[in-house]
Amino acid sequence: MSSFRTQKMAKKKQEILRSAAAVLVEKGYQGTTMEEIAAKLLMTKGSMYYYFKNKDDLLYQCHLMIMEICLDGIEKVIESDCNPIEKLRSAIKEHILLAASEKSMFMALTKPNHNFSEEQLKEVLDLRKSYSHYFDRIIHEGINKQVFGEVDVKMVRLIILGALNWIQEWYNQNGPQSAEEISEAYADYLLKMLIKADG
Amino acid sequence: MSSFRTQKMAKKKQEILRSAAAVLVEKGYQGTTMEEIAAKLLMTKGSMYYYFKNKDDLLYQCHLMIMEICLDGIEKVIESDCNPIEKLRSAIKEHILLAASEKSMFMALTKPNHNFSEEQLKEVLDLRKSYSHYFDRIIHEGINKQVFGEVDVKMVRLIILGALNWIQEWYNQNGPQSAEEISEAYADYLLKMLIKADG
DNA sequence: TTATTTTTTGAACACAAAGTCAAAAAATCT
DNA sequence: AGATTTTTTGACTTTGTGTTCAAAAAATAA
Repeated sequence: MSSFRTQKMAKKKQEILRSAAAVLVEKGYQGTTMEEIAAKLLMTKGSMYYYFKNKDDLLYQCHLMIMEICLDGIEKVIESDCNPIEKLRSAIKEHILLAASEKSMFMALTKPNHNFSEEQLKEVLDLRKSYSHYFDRIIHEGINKQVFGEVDVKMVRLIILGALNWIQEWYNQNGPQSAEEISEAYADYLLKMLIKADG
Repeated sequence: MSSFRTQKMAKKKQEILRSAAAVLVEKGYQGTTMEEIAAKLLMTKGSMYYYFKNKDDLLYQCHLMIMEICLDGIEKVIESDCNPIEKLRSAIKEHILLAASEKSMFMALTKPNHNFSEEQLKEVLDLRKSYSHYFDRIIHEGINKQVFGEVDVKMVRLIILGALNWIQEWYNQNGPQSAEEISEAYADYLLKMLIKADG
């Protein structure tokens, strides 16, 4: 068992990532200092380097963590045996709810950082691509089953994910609408772009 | 006449702003150095401070410039005497085309910077609010004239602007689709959310 | 308890980038 | 041309922050 020690370390890493992501989202990569991240966890800057090689590494791991959570969510949706309408509705709601509850660490880490190595960048971009593909799959399924019109899948997906991702720019926990309400409305309206308009 | 001198200075300021915005969009506020901005214009860092008080001021002026361009665009649309469908279509297309051609300086300056003073922040936010309101006006008009369904104006506007603003995240001059094509498609699909579905 | 390993600390270093400024250069005016 | 004003320069200062590291503290094992 490689474990008690290792597990404890992993847990601490997670803790750091969560907290770091919150600050990173808020202030951006360059605007966030290692000291700030450390302070929030009542640590000192120095000890961050015990867990992460450097600041870039920290950001990279944040991306991985976030994408993992997103992918888990949509995979569950894909595997369900709802019809495409319900699937897309669920995917949209899931995405919004995640973005709200974990606003801390959501995609707001928009453009992957320039300092990433080739492989790191590729990894993050690949994860995002996977996520997009799941949406495409749902849309395709809907077209094949003739519940959606013959839309341009890529365009529609870009519109949907764009609308969803932009929520982080304005969503506020204490705002007038709950994430639940927002997600309902978004799903309703966005689906209108797709659903075949016949009687 | 306050003029020849002043005018020349103003022109230079514009030149700097345009160039600066390009770099700022590319690398983000914290990621861009004054030296970099200066170098691109074959100037030196020092002389930047002859035109702008400091880096924050530069960013602030960029925001003002961008919003002015956007507002000019949509005001023209509003004043035209097209029907709401055409107006909304135009507004969407205008926004996308602007974002593409002036990708350099578009909204990508997402969240106004933290270092802004109260007044500066308020100013930028107010300009954005004006821009949003114009969209709301078009949507309202469409509802009143019964060409649009009875949608939640704010939600729909958030969806539309979100989808539009997100384009900067992936749009590429050399990509497969031209800005023109993208804007047509976006307008078509987004309008489907609104147009009354009856025969 | 003592020895060993893991984790934290805080000071020190390095370096990049914002901002300053006096003097030089360029432009404009008389 | 010479005088005056505007603009540019580049070296300098200052500050902030990523990173390192040896030593201290804490945790674990014997």
